[in-house]
Amino acid sequence: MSLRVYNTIERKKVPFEPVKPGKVTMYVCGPTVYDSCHIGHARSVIVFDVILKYLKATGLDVTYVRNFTDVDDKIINRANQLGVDSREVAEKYIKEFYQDMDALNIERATIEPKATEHIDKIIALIEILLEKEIAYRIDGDIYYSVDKFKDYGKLSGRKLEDMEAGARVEIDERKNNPFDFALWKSQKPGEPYWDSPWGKGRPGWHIECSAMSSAYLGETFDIHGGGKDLIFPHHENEIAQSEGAFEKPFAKYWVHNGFVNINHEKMSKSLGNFLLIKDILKSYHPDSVRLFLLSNHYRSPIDFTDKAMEESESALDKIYYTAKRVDDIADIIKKDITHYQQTYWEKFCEAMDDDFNTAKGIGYIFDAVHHINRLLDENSNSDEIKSIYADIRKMGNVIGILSESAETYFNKKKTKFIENKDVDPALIDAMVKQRFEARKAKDWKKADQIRDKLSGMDVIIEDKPEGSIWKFNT
RNA sequence: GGCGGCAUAGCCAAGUGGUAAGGCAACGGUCUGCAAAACCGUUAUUCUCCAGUUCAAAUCUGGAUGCCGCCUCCA
Repeated sequence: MSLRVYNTIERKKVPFEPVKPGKVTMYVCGPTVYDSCHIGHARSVIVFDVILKYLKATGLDVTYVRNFTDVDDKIINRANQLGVDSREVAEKYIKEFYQDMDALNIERATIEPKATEHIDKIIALIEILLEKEIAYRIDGDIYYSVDKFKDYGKLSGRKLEDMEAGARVEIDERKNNPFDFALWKSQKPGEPYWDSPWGKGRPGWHIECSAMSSAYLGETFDIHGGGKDLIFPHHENEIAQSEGAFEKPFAKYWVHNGFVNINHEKMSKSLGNFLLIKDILKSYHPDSVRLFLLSNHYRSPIDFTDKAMEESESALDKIYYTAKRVDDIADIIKKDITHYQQTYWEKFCEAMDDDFNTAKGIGYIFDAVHHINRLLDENSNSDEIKSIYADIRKMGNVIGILSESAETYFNKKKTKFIENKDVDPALIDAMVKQRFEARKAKDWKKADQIRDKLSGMDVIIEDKPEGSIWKFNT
């Protein structure tokens, strides 16, 4: 088993060999906390959550750092709009981030540092860059001089000359090069500030990640991740800062996830089509959000539509149904596995080893589900069922589905439907019971009448030897 | 202007040289009083088009067409 990862900086899949065998250090750019999280944030966080879970499942010891950018123009603007302190804004949205991400079954990172709590580290790093004359000072501002870093552009594959032709950059006459970026910004009235050797001010956007990654993971670490949009300028600038200061390779593997479109359109502020996680979770189960987002390769774009989400819900039902079938057979649940085969798990790992091919991996979950259903239908060897079921749970854990018991899952679904449609479950139960009696008396006409009535209420009946169960047609 | 990506069934989608995973939907069959669920089977002789390399191409090369992203804050 050997993991291969697409490395943005090499533009190809390469064998994954961590700096220290058996240990993985991973830094992922977290949110700027000035607004609620949308489905795009969810994709990024889920993708790296699955990478984390998979690496851990294969026995690697992962140190995972995901930061919060809690000081930034956007936060300050928001605070000014609302007439509150920028710290309040940051705190509010950090809290929301956790609510959304906990709901999505996202594991906490090992370390979740905030920029404002690492100002000393940031200042120390800027001082190194000043000392090396890679950075320069204009009054209270410090800029990074991109001309001093010969590899500038190596991640995003662009050359400074080419970009100048594009000329979509605001010209600041004070800068040596239009692409020079701020490491430290002097305080403007009403802005939060920290004391520094250059006066009161605050850090630029990129410097915090260089400072915090080196503080927690060292000057060289394994995986650096984030959304594709961060490749330029954010990650390019991080490389310039860290490699400029430490003269050591920065991140070994650059992993970037693709975007989420909404109904074939780019999600953007101007279109006003941002879908918030908390709103999506009102309509869809967190597991189906994960299943949906992971059913495409993480580097490809994915199109969020209600139709696609409904299909994911159906697909998820299928998995939970099978889980329920197994859970309902006490003989199987109690029994120990005598021959654990891990066939599906091994296939799943093969898929995941190929640049985290979750879509392919999910295919094996369905293969396993299918296999179990067949065995259950045939009433055959419970040991094999249990073995495959163990694989399903293992694969599900990595994907982050089957987060609750099948019973809870279906009960929750019912509850949600009852709330939305305002129906009386006691009435349904009574009707189902009535119908069951009618069937016992072989009064098929009455039984069918009741079923038709229930069907009109979007209730579907499943007759089992021990009684009838019902569910909503969602 | 510069850089990059994508095009696979009705829809979503995996597949980067060896003869098209999986999901959703649909249609037959088994089961069932009838259903539902599950199972069995069917649904792309073919992967946008053209040319080339090869014993062999959805996969590699060249070209055409179409769609999209980044270069400005964005996951």
